[in-house]
Amino acid sequence: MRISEAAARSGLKVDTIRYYEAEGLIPNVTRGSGGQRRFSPENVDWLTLLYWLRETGMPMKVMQRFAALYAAGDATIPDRKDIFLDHSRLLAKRRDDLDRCDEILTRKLEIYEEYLR
Amino acid sequence: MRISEAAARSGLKVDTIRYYEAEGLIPNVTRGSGGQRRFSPENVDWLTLLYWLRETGMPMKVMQRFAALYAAGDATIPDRKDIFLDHSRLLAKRRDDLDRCDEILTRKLEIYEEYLR
DNA sequence: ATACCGGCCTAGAGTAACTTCAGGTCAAGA
DNA sequence: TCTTGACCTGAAGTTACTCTAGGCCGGTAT
Repeated sequence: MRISEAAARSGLKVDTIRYYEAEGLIPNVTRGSGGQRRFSPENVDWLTLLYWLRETGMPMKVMQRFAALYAAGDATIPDRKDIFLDHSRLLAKRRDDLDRCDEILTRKLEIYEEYLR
Repeated sequence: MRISEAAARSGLKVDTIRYYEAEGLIPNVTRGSGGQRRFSPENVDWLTLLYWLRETGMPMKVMQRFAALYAAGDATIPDRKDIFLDHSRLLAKRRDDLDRCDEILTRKLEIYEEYLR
């Protein structure tokens, strides 16, 4: 499929996909006769993964490292596992942050409510 | 207190505080005789709020609007309440995102585990 | 009194991660 | 064949910091 469909399916924007490819974050992207990118379902799965990793705050350098490990073959699976475990810890931290911010907002909203009565 | 202490208490960096002040995000910052910033406990509470809002993804433009509303007095409390309610919805969305990413990571990790057996 | 020096100041350059733009090419339908 | 919407590249612009350079302030040890 072409880039616009890959964008629609993965959640990433067309421009972001091109940018990510230029930065080496997407392996195995082929080109059609006229130089246009062609995306396989596997490419789209990969993009979707990148979308969620980015959405939850993984820095690009880490994604870059992850893509390089993937390209280097199955021997790098333990390293990739470590990246995911680290990110999982980050997710937990972010959940705590959200809860803490929610508390603060709730308190402020109560004060506003009090004031508006 | 001085800026380094305000930074330590709020979670923001010294540079970020100076930047935020230049952008109009921090009301009522006074200066000592030599031009150095002086922060009251109220300033620190405000900085702490900004820290958590930023940490959970509030764009600077919204913080700017919030600061302007605050400076405009109590009549803007309903507007400020709306900003908080909007942000609260954003927090809920982010929690969903985290859960979804966690699922994806868990699935990938299972596949890796399978492979490493 | 003064010399020191870590913390504070500003203006401006640098960075990360996109996003938009300008100018040109491709390809599928009328 | 002609058109027109999607695609291409390289470069400039944006957001939200972050860091650097060069200079000033202020608490304290001599």
